[in-house]
Amino acid sequence: MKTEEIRQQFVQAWGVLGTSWGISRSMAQVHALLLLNKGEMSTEEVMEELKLSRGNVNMVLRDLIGWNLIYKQTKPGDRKEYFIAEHDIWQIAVRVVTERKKREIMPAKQTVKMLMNNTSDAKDADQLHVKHMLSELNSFIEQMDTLSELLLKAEKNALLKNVLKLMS
Amino acid sequence: MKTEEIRQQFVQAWGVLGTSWGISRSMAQVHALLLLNKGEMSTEEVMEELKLSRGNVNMVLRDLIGWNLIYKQTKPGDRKEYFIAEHDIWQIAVRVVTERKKREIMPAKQTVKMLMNNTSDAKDADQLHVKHMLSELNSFIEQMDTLSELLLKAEKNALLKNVLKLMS
DNA sequence: ATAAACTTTCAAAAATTCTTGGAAGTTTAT
DNA sequence: ATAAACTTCCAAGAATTTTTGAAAGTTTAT
Repeated sequence: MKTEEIRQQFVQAWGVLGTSWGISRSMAQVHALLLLNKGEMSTEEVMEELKLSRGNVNMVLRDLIGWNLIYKQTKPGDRKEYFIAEHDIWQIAVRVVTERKKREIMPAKQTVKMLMNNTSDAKDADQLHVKHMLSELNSFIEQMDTLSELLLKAEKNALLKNVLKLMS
Repeated sequence: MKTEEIRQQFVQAWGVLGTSWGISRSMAQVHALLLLNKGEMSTEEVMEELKLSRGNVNMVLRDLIGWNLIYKQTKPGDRKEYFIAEHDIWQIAVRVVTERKKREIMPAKQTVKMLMNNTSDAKDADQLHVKHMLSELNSFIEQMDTLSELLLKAEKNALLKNVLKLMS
């Protein structure tokens, strides 16, 4: 199989996976392309390789920078900006988790907490059930939050070791 | 705050969260509604409560059954079908993880494995880098797979206990 | 066999999300 | 100050996903 084919299939697969995780297809594709590229690429090169418009690539690159998944680079004597991916998969995971937590988990957590406060005076069976579900949900979110903190703080190898220990 | 308001806000919040996790808004809303309902509901009641069409609600209820998040129930002497949610948050999480793993992780895993096989004869620097990234990704997926197995097998309390122990 | 009660299907419409490309904005060099 | 080289913005268009609702399909009772 040629490198080019591999690259295409990988970009494609990453794109599919991305869309089911709330990441736009082109963001995932650009990310995949940069991941498989050891060095840096310019906006133009990305446009060319994936046949996307300048505006789109620009937007997507900014997003990826916002997620800390790629870095800007400059070359001396060249005014153009170049981009290079974070290649450490563990770091990638940490950043994705951090970002999603910030964007989705925290707001949900807040909403649940707020609703709980407004249910403290529950009386009838229905209200009690709602209260119960909110409290269950809240403690579940806390647990997941704790777990994600653990993941974020754990060293790459320490985590694996601990997981394996737990499974014994 | 009235129960009705709480319900609405919760349904709304759950809907938003759902869409960013690849679950359709109405699926998430119907799920939220059933979660807050201690008892069972008919298609009609769901339609009424959320102002959704019969077809949509029917489809969504079947999906939720497919995810094992709700159960069908029948009442003696009544031909209609009723639906009741799984109310144990831990079980809900287990089922969501199981389902997403089946639908998304496994195919990705397979693709990466396949691409790895086709890169075994890498020669130049580019090819070697692609090979390296695929292998890193593969081992990361394995680790996450292991972790998800752990989550799925762990008892509710045992998990929390272990997590806390790890964090000390 | 027929009707009534309920469920499922599916093609069209609506809503949402993503992409484009030209125009406006910046920065740097001269 | 001007031009050249890039980057960013954004409104319109394209693509995708979700929802609708009427029609077809099932099941049960009589």
